[in-house]
Amino acid sequence: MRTPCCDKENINKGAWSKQEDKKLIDYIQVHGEGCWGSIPKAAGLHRCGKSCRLRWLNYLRPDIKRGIFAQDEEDLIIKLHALLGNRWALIAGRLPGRTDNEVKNYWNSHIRRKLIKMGIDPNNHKLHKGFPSPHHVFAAGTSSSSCDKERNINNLTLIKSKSCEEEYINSSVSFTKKETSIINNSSSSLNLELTIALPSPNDCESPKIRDIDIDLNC
DNA sequence: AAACCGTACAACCGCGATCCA
DNA sequence: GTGGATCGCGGTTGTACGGTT
Repeated sequence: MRTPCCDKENINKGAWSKQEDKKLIDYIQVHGEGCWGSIPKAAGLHRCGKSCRLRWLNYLRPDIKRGIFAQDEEDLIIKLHALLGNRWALIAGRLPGRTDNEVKNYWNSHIRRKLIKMGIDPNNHKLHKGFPSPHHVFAAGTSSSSCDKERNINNLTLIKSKSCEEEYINSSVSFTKKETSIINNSSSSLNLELTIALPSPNDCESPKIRDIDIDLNC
């Protein structure tokens, strides 16, 4: 039996008031983040530490970027989700000013629905069988170099060195060793079948490549 | 005008990971 | 090495709000 994170008695729940927000902001501005367990008492809040942490990280932090997601942010979320799955914290880490909660909510309320409408399974990014799609689907893997395995798709280049120890690097997305390890552990062979949207009449130059076949086997 | 429905998003909950005495 | 405390994450829920019937 797990002990509760805080005393349920005398604890506020639900939406935060302006006064509560101010107390938390004032306290953190003076004392900094951390020790969430002791912050409520020290700041004079009738909240549990977890609630304070969440409120600060997802809403009150000064560097949070609020508002609608740009198209390039959405594209990046889709790409990273295809690679990392529901690892929202990792995905959010690639989007400056966005929180994991925000990314997760945006995925569930916008992107997920959008992919389903396009006939793409949002869980595995594969086109549904038999879906009457107006999209081209094609394999876009490039040839491997003699030393490294490499796939380059629309700014998303995955490189794996022989030793399997170097970082993945590309022009817009790079992965730390830890992230690389997560990718490797989640699947030794990712087959990410995405789609390319037909170019619109006024956008015939740069179709968005959406089909990826990534083989991470070393 | 009221009831209903769908969407967006803030917040909560449970659990695994990590820290530390 | 062990167990409790704390942290961080992802899934889920609750609710406000706008649109539709």
